[in-house]
Amino acid sequence: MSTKAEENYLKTIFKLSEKEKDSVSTNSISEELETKPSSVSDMLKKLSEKELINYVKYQGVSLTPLGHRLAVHVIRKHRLWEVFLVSHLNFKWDEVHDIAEQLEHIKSKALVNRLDAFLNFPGYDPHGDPIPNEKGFFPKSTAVPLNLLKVKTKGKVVAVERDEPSFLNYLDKIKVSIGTHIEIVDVNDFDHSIDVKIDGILTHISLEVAQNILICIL
Amino acid sequence: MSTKAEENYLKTIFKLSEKEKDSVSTNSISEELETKPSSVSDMLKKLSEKELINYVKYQGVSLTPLGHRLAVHVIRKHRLWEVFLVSHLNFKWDEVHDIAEQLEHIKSKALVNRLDAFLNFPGYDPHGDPIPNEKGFFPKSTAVPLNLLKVKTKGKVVAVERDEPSFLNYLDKIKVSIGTHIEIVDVNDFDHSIDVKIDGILTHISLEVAQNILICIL
DNA sequence: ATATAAATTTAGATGCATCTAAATTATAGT
DNA sequence: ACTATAATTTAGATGCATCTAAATTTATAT
Repeated sequence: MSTKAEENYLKTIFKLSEKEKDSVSTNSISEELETKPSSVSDMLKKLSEKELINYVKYQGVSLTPLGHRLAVHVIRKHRLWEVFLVSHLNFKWDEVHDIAEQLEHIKSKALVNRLDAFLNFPGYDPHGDPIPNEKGFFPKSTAVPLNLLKVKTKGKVVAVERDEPSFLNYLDKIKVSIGTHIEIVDVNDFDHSIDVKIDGILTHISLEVAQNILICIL
Repeated sequence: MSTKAEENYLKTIFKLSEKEKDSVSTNSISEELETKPSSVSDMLKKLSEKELINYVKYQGVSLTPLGHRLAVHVIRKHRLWEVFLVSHLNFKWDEVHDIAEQLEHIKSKALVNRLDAFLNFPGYDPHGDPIPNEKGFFPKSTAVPLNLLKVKTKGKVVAVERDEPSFLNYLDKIKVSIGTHIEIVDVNDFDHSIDVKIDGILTHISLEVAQNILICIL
């Protein structure tokens, strides 16, 4: 059984693996977790003994298949809870991270999967990050920014790429949320603004806004 | 800020305070938490320093107003999460206890209160236990243990006092759940077992079971 | 009232996750 | 290739929550 600290390390190593090609350094982990490098060394030794990471002293680390599975599962939980908080408890983007950091460590396979079903198997969290399914597979990102779509295209909002309350409040105002159906009605060549139908209502939005709304084409 | 262990101790002291009149003993806490009495002593010293309990060596403990508030708040979270698990994620009433034991330690005032609102401010959890409101007040109920009722009395199950799956599964088997109508048909003076009509069906139950079913007389 | 048993506390240890300070290894510049 | 610097690890300490074993206090029974 994994502890909270172990899970946070694995999650961090997973995240840094995307940027740091081959292996992740002790220092970058310590920065990300706001902890001392010496503490990281201690933990890496422990994770290595548990066969969750490949660790050669002074050479950095990478996740083993087992560690990868665990990291992805924690990320899955984090993102599912964020969806729940935003879509059912009316939290805003900037309020959910810290709470999800706690909820992601709750241990219950049944809970995660029922939550997933309750939320209708969402593909993305409120910040636009993809949510892996029970098997650990991420949805392949067929999502496209709204501004790239052609006239008459219909799609569904799957994520938004900005977190500022000002942006999210504006989306609320024009009735855009995760799952909202949108159809491109017209594109203005001059300023690249767009006329869209949002749940049937004609609305005019700027390029800046359109760029930050991710759409899954239907 | 309180730790998980501290919260569990406070919750336990709160629970035992209902049975043990004035003060709660070290041994009873250690039994309830399945930990050693010496560990309890350590923790009591700590809780006392934090002014969460009144503690005089060798004399047992009681909650201070501050400790009481904290205990009630943890209980509130536990029971609200149980409602969520049963009413929205389709868990059965015997499956939710362990998960709620984890969820009750999530720290976020906003989360609890929004969950409460989302659930429509429920007064009772799936086992019929009262849920305190944000101020810490419990809904008052006039429930009586089934074993104290006289022959021919009719009532409705409003709560059960145990949450082990073995007990709850047995209740499922004899078709007892919250809201079930029960009539006392006969009381056996020898072993204090009872013949009851449960939704019209004659059933025989032990004293032990009857003691843990709370009835509102009709 | 006093011995014995029961309950409780203290002393000292362990594992976890962290820290600081010191030692070691890798790297980069000349 | 050599040295200064940066990155990393080790050694030793702390706080938390627990344990076992031993000491102490309270309760009980004759």
